[in-house]
Amino acid sequence: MALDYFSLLNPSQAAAVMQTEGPCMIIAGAGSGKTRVLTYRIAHLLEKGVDPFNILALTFTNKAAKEMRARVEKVVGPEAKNLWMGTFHSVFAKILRTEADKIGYPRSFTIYDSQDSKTLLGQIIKELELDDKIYKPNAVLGRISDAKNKLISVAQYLADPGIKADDEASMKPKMGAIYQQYYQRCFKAGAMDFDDLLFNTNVLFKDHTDVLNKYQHKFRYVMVDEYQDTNYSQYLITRKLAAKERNICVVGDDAQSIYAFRGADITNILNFEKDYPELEVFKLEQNYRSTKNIVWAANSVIKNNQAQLRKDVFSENEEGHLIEVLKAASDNEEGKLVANSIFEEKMNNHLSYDNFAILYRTNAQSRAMEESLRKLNIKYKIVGGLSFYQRKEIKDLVAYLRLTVNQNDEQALRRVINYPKRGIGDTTISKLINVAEESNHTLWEVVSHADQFLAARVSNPVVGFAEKIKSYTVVAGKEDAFEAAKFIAKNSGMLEEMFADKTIEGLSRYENLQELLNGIKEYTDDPERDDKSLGAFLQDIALVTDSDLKDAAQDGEAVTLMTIHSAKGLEFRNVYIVGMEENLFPSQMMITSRKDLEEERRLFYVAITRAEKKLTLSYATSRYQWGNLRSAEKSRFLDEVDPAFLNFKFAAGPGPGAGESPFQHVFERRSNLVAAPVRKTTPTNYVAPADFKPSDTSNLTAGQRVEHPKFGFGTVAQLEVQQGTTKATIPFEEVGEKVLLLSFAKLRVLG
DNA sequence: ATTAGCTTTTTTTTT
DNA sequence: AAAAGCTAAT
Repeated sequence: MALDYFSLLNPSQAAAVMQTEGPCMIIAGAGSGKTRVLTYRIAHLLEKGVDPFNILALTFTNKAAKEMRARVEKVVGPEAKNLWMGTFHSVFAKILRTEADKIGYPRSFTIYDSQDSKTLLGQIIKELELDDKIYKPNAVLGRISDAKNKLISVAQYLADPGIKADDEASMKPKMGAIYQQYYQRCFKAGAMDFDDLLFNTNVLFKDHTDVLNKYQHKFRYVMVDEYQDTNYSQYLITRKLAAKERNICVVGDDAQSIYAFRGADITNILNFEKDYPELEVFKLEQNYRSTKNIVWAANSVIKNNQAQLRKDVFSENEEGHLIEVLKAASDNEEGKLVANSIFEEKMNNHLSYDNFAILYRTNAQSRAMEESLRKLNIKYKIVGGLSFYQRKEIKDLVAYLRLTVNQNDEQALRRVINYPKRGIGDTTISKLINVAEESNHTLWEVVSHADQFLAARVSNPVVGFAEKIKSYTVVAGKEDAFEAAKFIAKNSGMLEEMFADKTIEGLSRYENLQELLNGIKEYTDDPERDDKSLGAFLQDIALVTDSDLKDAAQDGEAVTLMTIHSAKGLEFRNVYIVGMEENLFPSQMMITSRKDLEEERRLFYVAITRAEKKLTLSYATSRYQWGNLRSAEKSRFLDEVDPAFLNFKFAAGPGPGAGESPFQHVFERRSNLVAAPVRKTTPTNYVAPADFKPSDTSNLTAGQRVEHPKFGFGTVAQLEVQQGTTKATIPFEEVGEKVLLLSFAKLRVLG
């Protein structure tokens, strides 16, 4: 059955779908149905008889890839499984894994995450005896990352007089040396960082034309989504792959380019026209997602940018609501206003919480929102932030798994060599590192022969550790990822240690470990999966981000909280953009150059266009930053929205006017629509006097009257000495009986 | 070798 | 406010 694309798509969409041969570029405005176009374009190719193995589709997130695969599958059936679809990083990691030996890496190479990279850089900076105040790992990694994304090798970096001058000007003359050392150390450890995956793909294609030929032939059709967010390294990979067949189709929107900080280069779109003069360009300008008001507002914002391709995004949808603007006195009140608004909207319009998203510039802003949502018993899920795989206990077990697969993985080795504790101290580890450095061996080689360098007393636990890892490697060679991981978790003593910890955090750590094991089980249970080895699993999770995960683990309807960056490509009926304040959005670090500010504005544009029916913007006039209250000014971006589309809805209560008590927000106004907040902790109306000073309580006796800064007044009922600490039982007049540790509690003795 | 308690620093954004 | 790094005590 042939699909009738012209009834499924509008004329420009259909034209882009029919154009399967030769280079093509689709400039797709926000909400213009570009996923739809890509989906049907692939369907069309398959219908024409193209083998799915010959189609490569590169997307920005794993989630986008998954979603597109699912949509193609709906149209064409199980054939879709065989499409090459994924992020640049995941697709080329897979290819590198097959071709690794050609560029001198082991097939089981490790992928370092940014934390590994930073730790390694910190170690190198220390070893080179450089000042870590000047050479901050974060900044250094950024510089190296920039170089790699521009395909500047270590040799080129060291030879370039311009770069040298730059580094000297920024007081970092040793940058080149660090880059060199970093690259060598990664290579020796059999590890690639995120940028290496792309850099080394370029090296592979440059030095091995036979390999390039193979993939040029394999990927007869190449498609790239979110093309505006590709960097030079990615651009060159796609250009090389498509050089033979020239069937390359890129989709992008310059107005949504928000990853310049990661090396994304808007000139890739301009280069594209130069590389392929026979290029066909399609513009998708009708927005199907949002109301007129939202589209108009978005347009009024983006027109403040100088650098952009001409495009007229329009909507034929209803005009819809005006964009609401909320003003709050503090970040906490902002949270309350937003939570109340969500509750009301849900009730008035019979919506599900799934229809709502709260978007912010920085992850740190989620806290105030979370608290308010919890108080109203509104379920929510956070995308991003501290991801599952960044938790300590997960990283620990993963480090064992990594070490099992690749013993040269230095970062993994250093992480678990003394965890759980086995009596290998810092001194011993330093010695091992020194020996490795001086003898030009890898750390693992030294560790596994520690008895040759160290006294038996110290070397025994080290050698024992090495033997353990070796036995894991044997197990991993025989069993699948799940069986191996289960064995390692038990045998390493991690599981036991977690289980023994009965604190709340300990319990959740144990659960997290179980969850990781369950995840591995799911992985190996997948009947479609051909490679169930531990190595394959590790490769997979190294590139999985939290936003990719959360969707699968969806339980029940919930409000979504995330950064604007993670919201890219998503849509929600009701969207709240919070923290519309100067120095926050736009971020303080982005207001010094026009280029940065324009990227920030595009970010705002992305945020606005996530909304389908209703958009709310909010800001606070004061906010906690690094533990103390700072006053804040409303964002310039608010003034850039045409006021014709705005509805200022300031709180009815007293604003943050002059002379107002700073505690104003403590006495909350209660909306009559909203049930009283559910409190988990003891309500404490008591406010300590400003001159409250804790007394020395070492001579405290029962019967004495005391004052506590939170709980107020009470009389000591009982004192109990336990292992050197003293517990006091005090029935407070306002909040009832509390048991306090004297060493911890701040008490003032009154009599 | 290990831990507890102290001080310092940290915040963009993500593969 | 929280994590990470450092010093001192066990």
